[in-house]
Parts: sequence; C-alpha cells; structure tokens
Amino acid sequence: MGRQPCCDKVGLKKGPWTTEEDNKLINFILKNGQCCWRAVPKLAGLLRCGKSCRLRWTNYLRPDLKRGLLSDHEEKMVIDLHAQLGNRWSKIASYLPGRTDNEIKNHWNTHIKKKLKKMGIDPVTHRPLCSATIDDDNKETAKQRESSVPETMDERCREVVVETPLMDQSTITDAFEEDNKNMETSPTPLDPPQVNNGFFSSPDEILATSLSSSSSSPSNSHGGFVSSVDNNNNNNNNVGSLLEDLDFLPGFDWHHDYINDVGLWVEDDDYFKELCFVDMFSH
DNA sequence: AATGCATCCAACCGCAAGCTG
DNA sequence: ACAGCTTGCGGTTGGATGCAT
Repeated sequence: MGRQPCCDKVGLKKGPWTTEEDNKLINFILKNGQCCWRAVPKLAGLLRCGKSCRLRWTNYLRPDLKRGLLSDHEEKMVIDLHAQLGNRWSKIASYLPGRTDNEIKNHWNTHIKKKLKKMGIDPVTHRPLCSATIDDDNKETAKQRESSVPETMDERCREVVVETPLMDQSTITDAFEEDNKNMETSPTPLDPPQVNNGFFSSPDEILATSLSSSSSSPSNSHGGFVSSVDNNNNNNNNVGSLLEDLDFLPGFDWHHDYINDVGLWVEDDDYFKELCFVDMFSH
C-alpha cells in the first residue's frame, strides 16, 4: 500500500498566499493556537493543505519573526554554526531567535556561500579552497564529508587531529567586516555585557584556564580563556563580540562555540583542540 | 522601451523521524 | 513489531524583481 499524500491535492490552491488567506490563518492560529496542521485549513476556511499552512506560518506569519537581512553578527553566527553542524538549518535557526531555517538556508545559498568562495574558503568544509574549487565532480565527495559531520565535540576533536585546520575565524571576521562596509549596517541587536577590568561582573560568568597549561598563562601555545554565560542571558553572543573588539589577547583569536555556549581565545589552529578541552570540562 | 540575464526568496516536494494504536 | 498518520527537515523550483545591454 502506497503512502498517502500529505493532503488531498484536488481543488487545493498552490502558489503565493494572498493577504486574505494570511489573515484567515493568523486569526485562526491566534484564536486556537498551533495544533493539528492537517485540520487547520478546513477549520480556518482555507483551500490549502496543512503543510502549506504550517510553512506559511512558521516562515512568514509568526509574530516573533525578525524581518530583513541578517546582521553581521548573525551572519558570523551562521558561519560558525554551519562549520560545526553542517546543513542542519533548523538546528542553526534554533540558535538565532526570530530567524527561520528557510531564511537562513536562503541567506546561506545566496549571500554567505558566495562571500566565502570570494574569500577563498570552501563553504562546505570551511577550509581554504585548493586550486581546484568544488565542481560538480567533487560535489559528491563534499556531500559525503558533510554527512559525516561528527555529533559530539569529542568526535570533532579526534577528526581535527588528522585533518587540515579550519580557516582562521578572525580572517573570516575581518573579511566580512570589509565586505559589509558597502552593505547597509544594522545596529547590534543586543546590549554589550558589563565588563570590569577585563573580567565579567556577572556571577554566571566564569573564566577558566587551559587544561594543557598547568600554568594559567594564555601565552602557552594551547592556552586559552573560556567564558561561559547563563543560557537565559542573551548577552552571551555579545560577550564574544565585545572581546573580539577589545583586542583582549594580542596574538589570539576569539571563537564562539554556540552549541556549547562558550567563547574562547585560541591561537591559530588550536580552535577545535580548545573546544575539545571545553567539552571535557563540561562533562 | 524591449529584451535577456542574474539574483533573490517564498513556496513546494519528497523523505524521514516520531508518535500512536 | 508493525502500519498508518502527522510533523519537520533539507533540497529544489519558479515567479518576481533588478540590472545591463
């Protein structure tokens, strides 16, 4: 027995939504909440399938959605997250409040991908492009590598030991800032965190030193500062931005691991080694 | 003004995961 | 364990728009 289609296609409308349809859907969901998308079109008086209604609501009508282009900061987050998660757009979107997976996916395909290529970075692997760029013949290989993105930090760490290091994130940041000079600038979405003498004032914040350095000096080749911020505090992303701006540790680069919600100063290729260290500490 | 091309993004499609009986 | 159903995800498409010629 074959699979039933998601909806009875006969007599159902497809294509762009009209204002009238939007209003019907908004009114219905605001009144009844989100439940049983299959039943929504019938109850809301729409000639659409439930899937189409769900998509319209989640990608366009939801009141908590941000509109407009992604900010520089959001773009950087997307790049960092993509480096760690691959094409898991919904997962990436979950770290960007008010943004949808579709929006991020579109932005990636139309803007970021192009920028990275222009900067000589492979948008699939986030590593410097070789002389041969990824053409159609190599797409399959790239796909396979992407599908094998390790789940845990430990796995990622193990992999990195034998692989080419990732592109220096500060290079990406600089290039993006340069590139974005010509674009419309948007204000930083969040207020910067309070910092006293280079240390965070909130009790939720910690500063830790590297495992590899029995001394706490960040000048150790594997040394780094780690900052963790309360999940409920939206300032976490700004901590990274702020420290980036501060030129806090000359010779070190600021990285943010959005998945584990930690930021850290690292030296060149030590990015994932440091992430691994953070992961070890958190378990 | 007309045409062709490139770009963008909302919406669609097919598949897989998750849930329930 | 299995089948059927719903929901969610990621890849892809095609219409709208902008720009160059």
